Formats: sequence, C-alpha cells, structure tokens
Amino acid sequence: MSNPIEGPGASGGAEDPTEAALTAVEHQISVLWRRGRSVSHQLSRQVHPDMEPAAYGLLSVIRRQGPIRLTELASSIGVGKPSVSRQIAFLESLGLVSKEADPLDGRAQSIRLTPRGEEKMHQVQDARREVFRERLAEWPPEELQTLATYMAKLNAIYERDGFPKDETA
Amino acid sequence: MSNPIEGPGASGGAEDPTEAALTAVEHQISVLWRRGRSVSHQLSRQVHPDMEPAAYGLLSVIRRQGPIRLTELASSIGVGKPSVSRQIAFLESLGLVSKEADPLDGRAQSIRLTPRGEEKMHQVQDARREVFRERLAEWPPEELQTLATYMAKLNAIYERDGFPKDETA
DNA sequence: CTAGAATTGTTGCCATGAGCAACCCAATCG
DNA sequence: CGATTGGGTTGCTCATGGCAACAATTCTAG
Repeated sequence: MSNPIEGPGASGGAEDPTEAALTAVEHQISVLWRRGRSVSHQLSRQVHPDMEPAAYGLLSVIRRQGPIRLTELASSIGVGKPSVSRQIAFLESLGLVSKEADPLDGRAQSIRLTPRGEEKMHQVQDARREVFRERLAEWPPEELQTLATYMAKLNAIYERDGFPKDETA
Repeated sequence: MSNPIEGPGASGGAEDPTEAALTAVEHQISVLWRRGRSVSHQLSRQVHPDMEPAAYGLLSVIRRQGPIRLTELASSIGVGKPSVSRQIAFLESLGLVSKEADPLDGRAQSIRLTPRGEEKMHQVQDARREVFRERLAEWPPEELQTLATYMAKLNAIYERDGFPKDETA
C-alpha cells in the first residue's frame, strides 16, 4: 500500500491539478467505453435482428467512404482481414452489401452498400441521431464543440499505439 | 467535421451549429471507442502477462471501491454475474483477490484485493498512468478538467438506456 | 517469358468474453 | 416447517478477433 504515485482510485488528496484532471479523464473514458459496449448490441439490432455490433461498424464505414476494398476496410477500423472477411460475408448474406470484382485487379473486390443496406443504415442512423440530438439539445453548442475538439485531441494523441484506458467503471 | 449524414428533423441542419457539434461529438465518440477496444488487449498484456483486460477492470473497481459483493461488482461495470463470477475465480486463482463470507449474509461474499493484488495493481496502474501522463503532459490542466467534466455530463445523459454511438471509424 | 515475391481475400483453429438458463445454498416470509 | 427470494456458480452457446495456412492474382526480376 505504499503509494509513491497514487493510483486512480487511491484518493491521492492534495495532488497537482493535472494529476487530478488526468484521473478524471481516465475515469470518464472508461465509463464511456463500457457504456458504449453494453449498448452497441441494441443499436445494430435495429438494422437487422441478426446483425451484430461489429457488422454495424463496417456498414457505417462503407456508407461513409463509399465502395472500398476489404483490406482497406480492415485497416480503417483497426481489425484483421479475417474478421472483416467474415463479417462482410455475413452482411452479404443479409443482402446489405455487395462485392464486385475490381476490373483492374482480379484479386481485389469492391464492397459497397446495396440499396437495401443504404436504406437500413439511413433509417437507423437517423433514428439514432434523433435520440442523440434530443438528449443533447440543451447543451450549449459551444460546449459541445469544445467537447468534440478535446476528444479529437485526445484521439489524435493515441493515434497508433496503446491507449491507457483504465477500464474502471 | 462535416458529416454528410443529416438528421430527419434537421431541416437545414448543416448550418445549425448544434447540429455540427453533435456530429463532431458523435464521430469522436466512435473513434475513441474503437481505439480503446483495439488496444485494450495489448495494453494490459503489456503491463502484465497474466492480467487479462477484463480482469484488470474488475481489479480496478475493487481497488477503488474496496470490498464489494459480486453482484454489485457486476452491475457496476454493466456485465452479467456469470462473467464476473468466472473472472473473480480466475483472479482468486492468481492470488490477487480473496473472497470472504459476509457475516451478515451467508449467501453474499465480500471480494477484496489481497496484498499481492494491491501490489500488482499498484504497479500496473502506475505504468499505465506513466504513459498516460507522458502523452497528455502538454495539455493544460484546465482543458483536461473541462474535458472530464463534459464527458461526465455526456455519460450522465446516457445513464441507463441506449447510447447512440455511431461506431464509425 | 517465367520463376519467385508480394498482395487480396478466404478458411481453419483457437482464445477471450459475455449472455441465458438451470442450478445450489442461504435467508426470509408466511 | 414450506415456499419464495436473492446471491453465486456452472453448462452451454455465440460473437468476435487473432494467427497461420492457403488460393488466386498481380508484380518484379532475370
């Protein structure tokens, strides 16, 4: 229990403000992270009853970036090719995406949303945004903007390597 | 941070600063979320081989809140009892936590860190904090504090129900 | 032109982790 | 007492992601 440098929960007491702020940020990150995880299920289920959270993420990226190759998709969400391959196969079986051979490269394939996929995503994302907006509506836009800016900064810092998330709820 | 996806009721949403800020926040949440997930393994493994990500989270809560019952622990991190039960069993086998019968309630058990668990956590959290601090060191404390505050507000809003996370990278 | 990289995507196998349901055991209520 | 509730555990299953091995194709020497 000797505590030269205090841990997050170990009320350090009179620490410097940076230390305290760090602790607070860490804590909020973990709460946010955990909450998001526990809810992603329900969100993806709206697109399709059988759809899992991971697949939703893919659809979202595809929708945003347009036709994309599998490898690119994988790297863009930081996940291995095998996972993406399987997810895409699944989504294809649901008729939400389609794979087209790239005429320039016989190996590659272009993945895109089907009209049905587009429609589904449109519905779901709209609904989600509706709730989101509804709840955050009372926030002053400046604050929201500040939040976004700081989060971007936070994200930028951890661009490639480890994220020292606390995991604590 | 312009997002081509507009909300249904967002008549002229592109010009609405709130709308823009919302979009930005959403996006940052998803980036943060994804980043944290993709890295949590490597991080906890890196600090200690036999400490799994999930277990680390539990230890962290226990350390913060002191002796706690399993059910309470489970609900505090938003996960089912079975998962926690197994994790705790694992941690016990590592000698990091101990289960004691609650004298007041024979069914319940009080879970606490063993001295060794405390020591481990101390090491691990120190290491994590080191990295964290290192990278955020240049951030003005006020900004960090603001970030923490806003994130707390954000988290509070979605206390119980769906979190409209976008999942997009 | 052809043999050997390199790359795209798929599949096999495995590990982690979470949920559901069924189950014990203690406590409490009638 | 017996019945019901509540805390924890275990069995089963599934989702997900990683690594490795593979197939098919393109690129790069020589």
